[in-house]
This record gives sequence, structure tokens and C-alpha cells, in this order.
Amino acid sequence: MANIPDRPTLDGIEDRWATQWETDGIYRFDASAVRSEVFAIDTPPPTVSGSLHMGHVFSYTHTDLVARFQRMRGKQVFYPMGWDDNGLPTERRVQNYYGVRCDPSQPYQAGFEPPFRGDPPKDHEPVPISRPNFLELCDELVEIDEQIFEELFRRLGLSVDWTYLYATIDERSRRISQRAFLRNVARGEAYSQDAPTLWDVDFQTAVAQAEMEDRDKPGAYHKLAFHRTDGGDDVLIDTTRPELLAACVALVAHPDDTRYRAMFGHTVRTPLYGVEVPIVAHELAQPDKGTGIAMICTFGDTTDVVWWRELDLPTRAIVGRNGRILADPPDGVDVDAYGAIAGLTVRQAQRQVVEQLRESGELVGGPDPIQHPVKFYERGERPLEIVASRQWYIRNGGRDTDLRDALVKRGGEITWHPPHMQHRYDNWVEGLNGDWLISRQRFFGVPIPVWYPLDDQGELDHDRPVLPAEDDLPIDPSTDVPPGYTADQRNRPGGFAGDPDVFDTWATSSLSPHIAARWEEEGADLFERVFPMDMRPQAHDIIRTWLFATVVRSHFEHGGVPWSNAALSGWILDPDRKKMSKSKGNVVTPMDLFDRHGTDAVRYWAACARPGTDAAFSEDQMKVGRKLANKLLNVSKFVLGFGDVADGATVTDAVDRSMLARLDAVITEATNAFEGFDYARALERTESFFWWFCDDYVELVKGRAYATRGDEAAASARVALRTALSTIQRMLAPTLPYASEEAWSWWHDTSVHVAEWPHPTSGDGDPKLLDAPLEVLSRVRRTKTEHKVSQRAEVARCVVGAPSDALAALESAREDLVEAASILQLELGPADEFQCEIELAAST
RNA sequence: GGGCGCAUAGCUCAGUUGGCUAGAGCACUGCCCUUACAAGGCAGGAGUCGGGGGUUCGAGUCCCUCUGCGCCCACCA
Repeated sequence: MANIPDRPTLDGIEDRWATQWETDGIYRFDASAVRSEVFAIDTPPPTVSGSLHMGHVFSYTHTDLVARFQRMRGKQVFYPMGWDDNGLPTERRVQNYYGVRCDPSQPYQAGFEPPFRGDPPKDHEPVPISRPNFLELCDELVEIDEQIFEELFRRLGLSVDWTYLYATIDERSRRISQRAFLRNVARGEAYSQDAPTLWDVDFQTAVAQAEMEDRDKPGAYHKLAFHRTDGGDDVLIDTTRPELLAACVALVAHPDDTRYRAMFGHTVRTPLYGVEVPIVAHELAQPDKGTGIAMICTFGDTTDVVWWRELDLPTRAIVGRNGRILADPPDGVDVDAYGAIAGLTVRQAQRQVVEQLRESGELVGGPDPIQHPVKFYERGERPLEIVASRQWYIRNGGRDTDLRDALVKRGGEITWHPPHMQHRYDNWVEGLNGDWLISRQRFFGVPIPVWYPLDDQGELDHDRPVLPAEDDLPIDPSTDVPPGYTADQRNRPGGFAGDPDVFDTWATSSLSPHIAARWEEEGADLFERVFPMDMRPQAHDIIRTWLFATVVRSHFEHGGVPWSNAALSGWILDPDRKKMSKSKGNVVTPMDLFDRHGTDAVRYWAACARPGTDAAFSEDQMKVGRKLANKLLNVSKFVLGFGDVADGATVTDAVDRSMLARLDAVITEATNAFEGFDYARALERTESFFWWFCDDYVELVKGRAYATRGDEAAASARVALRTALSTIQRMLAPTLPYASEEAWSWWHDTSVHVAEWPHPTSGDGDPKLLDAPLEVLSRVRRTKTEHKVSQRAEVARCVVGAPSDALAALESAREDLVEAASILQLELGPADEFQCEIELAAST
């Protein structure tokens, strides 16, 4: 018997065991394992440009629970970690942290020192710096942030193999991301196109459909009079965007609308600008909206894009990439009227146009305020505009029914936890209305590995992109020179130009299985050992982005799904059921909670939430977890305190066999639950058995175990106690890795986390045998409580009547019962129904 | 407008093919220093299972319907 402390404690065990696990490498993945021996996890790489919050603790714990279970089941668990550090969030953080902004027109400054490191004053005007300088600061800051993340995840006890750490901006990620893209290009799955695109005017980048969200904003209907060229009455239209009047290319009504049917084919002149535009018909026009006839502008919204494309209308763009009205009007637009809005922001332009319309008398109604949904970039502050620009796309079924159907079918090949999350996937894929826009006009990202030839006039030829060889990856087309050219031909007629854009962050993170498993990297055969992976854990709000994008990439590259299971986690809510947010100042830092309650306790709280359900933040629940961990140490001390059992000692007593039979049922249930990713159910069953074991079984057999009735009787109890303890320690190990390891270490040389997950003992005990004796014990306790005496007080006489089955059970537990309840005289007799009379001894 | 989920004790939630008197923890109250544990243990009160209807010998559980809350999606006139 090794070293059981006199006073077991949870204090200090976390540092000790975290260090030991790292030293022993117990979470190392065996890279020689073959696919069938592996359980592979596609860990979500967290965005590092922010602080870690309880949501991270919550969902990453869920994954770790499954990982630990699978490891104990004998699987080689591939459990990598990654940082999603490329992309806009990091850029924004760098701007705010150093007080700079990226301006690609600035020259590079060697040894540049940023004006601030953390919290520039609010009135500080960001210093424009070159792209390379900006990227250096990005690299510097993510390194700091990643260090903090790693410390937290280690403390949380994630059984990650840290040797497989990756970052989405690191060289391997860039190479794999570019390689996969080139394959997509080669197969025709990726293409570039000049087309109307959702555009954020502040970040000045294109935005994908998946990053767009509706926000309810106030707006107003303005009723405008268009003048018929054939001399009829004015045509009245309602619009919320009068500032786009100069971009108007047509009016549109529903083909069946009798009010307007006669006008189709005729033309009107726009107010203010006097442009002649046709009246056209299209089914998307809604007769019940506004006056039933709408103006089509290039481009006011995505419907305008559809009309423009399907009705083959001209283009009159007036909004620039910076969100301001272009300096020069489109052809045919009245120059004087247009001059009043040139250079204004969209908002200013609206006021100006309304003023002009009032003066001209062409504003015949409104503004009438309304609330309506407006499209925003999810991180943006001003409404999205639609501008025409050349962008790269990957096909995703948005323009191709067959592909869409195939991708929906792929979704069906994944097992979803919980199952109803699949609806969100189906819903999203079926509602796609365009291909996946992957290029971004940003800086800190994986460069799009493409150059374009310049013709003799210096015009870009986008139709014949120059691609790098795979062996040369990763490349940066802004500094690297394409094959067949020399550096001095850059941006010269007859030479080449590099694509200035980077990939959207999802375009790289959609390859997380490939990056983690080093797909097609030199000398690596890891990928074949782990792919397709077993589990993709992630939050449900990024089904439409990360999950779907990963399926798309895998579908194209491998013709299959990237993983067999998707486990979706829920949100953390305030105790008052609102989504936790930083702004409300109610965020507690995870480290602080680890310190106050212990990591196991925090993990316990997370483990209590069923997969996919939202959970309330609850320190009370953590206290329960703390109690459980504490109890585990104490009961371990008690059981192990009897010392080693003699060789060959077996469980002979029916009472003990009954307890083990109950335990077997719990093992089976917990195992099945865990196999189905339901860590919460597994814990709940284990935990409730555990408390029953401590409160009832242990109390019942305690005396016998002390050898009050001889060594042979004691041996049965001791063997049973140790068998149960071993099982319980192992079953609690995923949830309480620290306390379980601590208690396990008192009688084992190796870690509980690589111990074998328990199997039922397949004994022949009767699980119901203990019901009647424990009922008597419970009644005795109640009687003592009611009479306000100590539980140690003696029972002078206890008369129990019971049916034959229960009577037999009581007989077999008689000695244990008498001792545990301090019964002086126990009389058992047959009765039709259970009855029990208790007579306390005269007060002591 | 379409889709999905939730509603059980004051609070957080179990309740998996329909089946004894609906459970647990927290909180609350009372008792007990019982040699594993007082950062503990034992015990207690507390619920018209959101409303209504139906199927059934029997419904928290299945069907219909209504209400409330939440999430996802949707062409901004």
C-alpha cells in the first residue's frame, strides 16, 4: 500500500499532475497506429484574437471527456490543437493594440517600433504602416495571445497532444491551404469572376453570404414620381433608398399585376436625373409591397442583382468601395443633379437627394418611417453595399442543383449530436444562392497563390492566371515571381502582377483535418492514419461556415465526408438565462474559477450539460463538483485503508455481489452513453451510483469490512469495495482527471488515464437484493432523526414483516443491517406487505 | 414568412421502446463531531409535469391543437 495521505486534499494536485502527464507523455499519439486503432478529433482552432471565456472551457471540456473515454477504451486518440490566428479579427486586434493601421502604399520600415503596446488612448489617430510592418505586428501579437491560450487549456486538463499544435497562418497551413486551392482550380471547382459582390465599406473587403446577417434597422419609405415618356400619369414607387435613384436602370412589377401590365415595354424618366428606363416584369416583384412596382438599381440589394442578371439590364454603379458616391455619374445621368451627391457617404447622399426631390416636387410621399431588416457583415458597423468586383469563388452548390443535392446528401452521412442539428445544415445548404466567395481584400491571411499576365497595354488578363508549382508552396505573389518571369517584370506591360488578395479565414480552416494531419506533406503518412476523422466538435452557430465549408472541401478532394460524427455544443447563459456577454460585465475569467473551485469542479459543471444544450453558468454546480472530487478522495482513503487483500480472496457475500451487479448495470449504461458522445448521461449514472455506494452500501458493510465478524466475511467486503473503487475511479477519470489520478496513484504506478475502461464483472449477484435491507436502514435513520437522537443511538427492537423474496434478502443481509443500524433485536417474519416497527432504546 | 428546439419543485435539470406513490442536486428547515469525509453526514417540507383535446386498461412520455420563450434561415422596394 503505497502512500495514502492522512488528510487527502485537492489543493495543489493540478500543477503536480499536469506536469507529470506532460513528462510521461501519456497523451502522445502513436503515429504508427493504423486507422482502425485511432480515434481522431478535428479540434476547433479557437480564434486567438480575443480572450478565453467560459464558452471555451465549456465546449472544449466536452470534447476532452470523449477523448479521455476513447483513450481508455484502447484507442489511439489523435487530439491536436490549433490556433485560428489569420484573418480580420487579428488585424482588428493589432490595430487596437498597437495604434496602427495597414496602408499598403506605405514603404516598409525596418525595425519599426509601434507607438503603443496595449491600450492606446482613445483619441489616438492610428499610424499608417506598410503591409510587411503590419504583418510583423500580427505575428508578434498572436504569439503572445497563443501563449495565454495554451496555459489555460493545459490547466483545464485537455488531453491534447501538444506536439501537433498548428496555427492557420503558419507555413504548413499556408502551404496546405494553397495546395488544396490549386487542386480546386485544376478541377474547375474554384474560379474567379467579376460580379456584384457583398461589400463592407469600412473594412473595404468582399464578404461571403455566410458572414452576412440581418439586423433590424429603422428606415423610411419615400414615394417617388417617375414620368412616363408616353405622356401618361406619373408612376409612383416606394423606396427606402432614394439615394440610389441615379443608379436606377428599370422599374419592375409582377407580370400578373393588372395595375401595371399595360405599361410593360414602355419607359419612364427618373426624377432629378432624367434617365429613360424601361418598365419590366418579373415574378420576384411583390404586388403587396409598397406600390407594387419597384425601382431596380445597380445595386441596392441582392434582388436587384437577380433582376439585373435575369433581365439583362445595364449597369449604373454609383457607390464606391469606400461607401461614398462616385465622383462621376453614369452615362446619361444629369450632371448637375448628380454633382450634389458626388463624394458624399450613402447616408449624406440620402438627405441630399430627398432635399432635391422635395424642391423638384417629385417626392410625393414620405418619408414614412419603418423598421426593416438590413444586411450587415457580422463584424461590421455599416450596412453592406453591393459592388462589382473580381473575386475568387469555390463552388458550393449555390448555383448548381446537382452539387447542392450531393452536399445535402453528404450531411446525411454524418451522425449529428444532437440529431436535430442536421436540420440547420440542410436548411443552410438548400438556401444557398451563390457560390462561396473566398477572396478577401485584407492583409493577414494566406495569400491567393496566383499571378496574372499583363498585356502590352498593361491590362490584367484574368482568364489566364499563372499558377505556381505545388513544390514551390507556400508562395506570396506580392513578393515571389511566377515561373517564366523575372522580378523586374512585375507590374510592367508584358509582365505580370500578383493577386493582392488573401483567402477568407474559413477557406483555410475548412482544411483543419488536412492541416492537423499534414496532408500530402513531405514524409508524412499521418493523414491516412487519421482521415476521415471520427469527430468534429464545434459550436452550432458555425455550422453554415466551418462545418459546411469543411464538408465542401472534403467532398471535392476525397469524395466523402471529413468525419463520421459532428458534436455540436451549446451556449453558456447567464444565471438569468441571457447569453453571456462581455459588455454586461458579468464575465468571470476561467483561471479565476479554476483557482477558486478547482479545475475538476469547473469541468464537472461543463460535463453536466447534455450535448448541444445551452447551460446556465453556475458556481453552485461547481461546488457540487468540488464535493464529488473531495468525496472520491475520502472514500478512496477509506477503502484502501484496509490494506491489500489476500491473493485468491473473492466476493462471497450476497450483499457484496448485489452491489457489484448494480455496478455492472452502471458500467454498461455509462459505456453506451459515452459511445454515443453523451458524456453527461455517463456522468449522471456514475455519479448517482457513486453516492449510493458511499451513503448506503459502504455504511451497510462498513462494520463487516473492519472484520468485526471474522476475516472471511471481511475479505468479501474488502474485495468488493476495492473492485467498485477501481471502477468508479476509472469512470470518473474523464470528468475529474485530477482527483481521479490523485486517488488512483495511491495504489497504482501508472496513470488512470491510460487504464482500461471498466467492463462489467459478469457476476451473478441479484441487484435487487439490497432494496429491502436498505429500506429498513433508511427507516431506522428516519426514526432516529425524528426522535432527535444520534444515528449511533441503539434500536432496542426492530420488527420487520415482508413478502418471501424481501424476507430472504433481509436474512442474507441481517448481520450487516444489525450492525449498521445498531439494532439490538431484529425480528423478521412473513407478511403480505412490507412493514417495519422500530423501538428506540431508552436514551443513552 | 420557412425551419428547429424548449416548457417537470423557488432555481438548474434527469425522467431512452407508455407501466408501481414523478426523481436528483442546489436553496430552505431540523438533527448529528458516527474512528473515510464537519469544506462532512442523516433526515424533512415542497410539483394541477405550460393550456386544451385525443389514443389507451394506463400518458410527464404517443397524436392533434393553442400559448409562451429561445435559436437558425429568408428578395433591404
